[in-house]
Amino acid sequence: MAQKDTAGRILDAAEALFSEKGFAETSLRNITTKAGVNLAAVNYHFGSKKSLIQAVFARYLAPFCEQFSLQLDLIENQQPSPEQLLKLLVITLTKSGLENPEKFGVFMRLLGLAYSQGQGHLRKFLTSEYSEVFTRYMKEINRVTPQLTPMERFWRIHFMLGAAVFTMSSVDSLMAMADHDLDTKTDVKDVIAQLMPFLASGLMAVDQDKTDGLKNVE
Amino acid sequence: MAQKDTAGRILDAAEALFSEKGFAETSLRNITTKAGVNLAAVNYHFGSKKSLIQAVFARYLAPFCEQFSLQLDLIENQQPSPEQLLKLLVITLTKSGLENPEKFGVFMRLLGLAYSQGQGHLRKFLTSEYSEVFTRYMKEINRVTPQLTPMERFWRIHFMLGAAVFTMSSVDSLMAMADHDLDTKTDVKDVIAQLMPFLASGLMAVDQDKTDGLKNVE
DNA sequence: AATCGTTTAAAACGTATGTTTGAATTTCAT
DNA sequence: ATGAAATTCAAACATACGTTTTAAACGATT
Repeated sequence: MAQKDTAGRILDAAEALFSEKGFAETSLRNITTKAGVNLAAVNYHFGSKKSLIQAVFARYLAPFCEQFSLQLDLIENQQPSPEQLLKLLVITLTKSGLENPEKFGVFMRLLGLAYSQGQGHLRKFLTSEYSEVFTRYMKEINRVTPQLTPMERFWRIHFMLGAAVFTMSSVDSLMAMADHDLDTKTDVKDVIAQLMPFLASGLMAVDQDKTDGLKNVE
Repeated sequence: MAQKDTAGRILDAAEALFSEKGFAETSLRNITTKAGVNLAAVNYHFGSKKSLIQAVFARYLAPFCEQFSLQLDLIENQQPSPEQLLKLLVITLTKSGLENPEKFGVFMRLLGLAYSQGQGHLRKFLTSEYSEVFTRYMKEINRVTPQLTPMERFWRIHFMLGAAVFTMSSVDSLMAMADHDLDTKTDVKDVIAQLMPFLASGLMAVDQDKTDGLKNVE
């Protein structure tokens, strides 16, 4: 167990270092040293650094998408609430190799990096490989928010994504901050429990400016 | 006007390239070429690449903090609503060299990068230089959300920050996406108009699980 | 046991980076 | 106009990077 094959050890080391320092800041020498393998092994097993980055994502996303697709099948003929729809995502995440809270933080940090320092190749890779499941989930979101305009829905989805990714990217340091300032013992589950009502409320928010017109009618 | 001094031209080029490609991915040769100055000029005027990064932030943050501090003075003895408190932030941003929507996006992208690929030096620089104003704003948030526990408040602040920074970091590409998919003509002001009710609603959300206990009493 | 494809190893390659140097040039008060 | 200070410039420096190469070690098949 402690002695995985070379490729696996490289992936482990790479994902840890990437999530700590970013892609460009992590050298192949960093990775191979941490993995205890030869420098050339990366290029031998993965071809290039870019492909290694994609492989790190694929190892997370492949099982996740599989699980998520299954979960989406289950609710297709049901009437879930927004909260349930969010919970579905979280549950799937924890059911596809991310049950470990530490791994969860790592994955979210990688996701944040993919957005912020998203070199073209990563974005193309992600959208081309995993857009189908995302589209299906969006359909479900549409169903539970019929009162929203398409524009409102579009932006609120991305606000939610931002709140989740951004927070979970640095969930470790934020938890440490919270525990220090508030004298608590926070856990990733607690953060998610805080996040869900925030997201649900934001998604369902009633825009005051939009409904102001009614005042004149009354 | 087109002929600023060398240091200014470097800052202009650096901030544009940083926000496009990130810090590590932008070389001094990229910057000096774009600025039309000699390579050594960066080290002459700023000392190092790290110091240049900090200088790019300082040029935005110095006027912002000044304005923001003034605005905070004005409401100190008032009873603003959460929406007004958010609006205060936005107004200050647009009153301190960020009235240009393009610049606004650049600044938010830099802020996002500072978090995601936040090399230690940047984080230390930002928190040490500009923590005072942030603390004052937090005090105001406390005042308008007395019903929240400190833990709820802490996390919701960061959720809001995440939604704002993450979305505004890639506001250009998101707007393009929205305009393409929904056949609209979105503008940064529109996005902010969408963002504010989302954030306000999330901040004030009532946690269902928390109030469930009351059901048993009734 | 010999052979073949697969994997690891050490070293070197070419390139790009941040930084420094020292001379040339400009700036500007005297 | 002059001389000192500030700035610009081309060139080189040392270092780190991703990648390639070549040979050695390994493992399964015959």
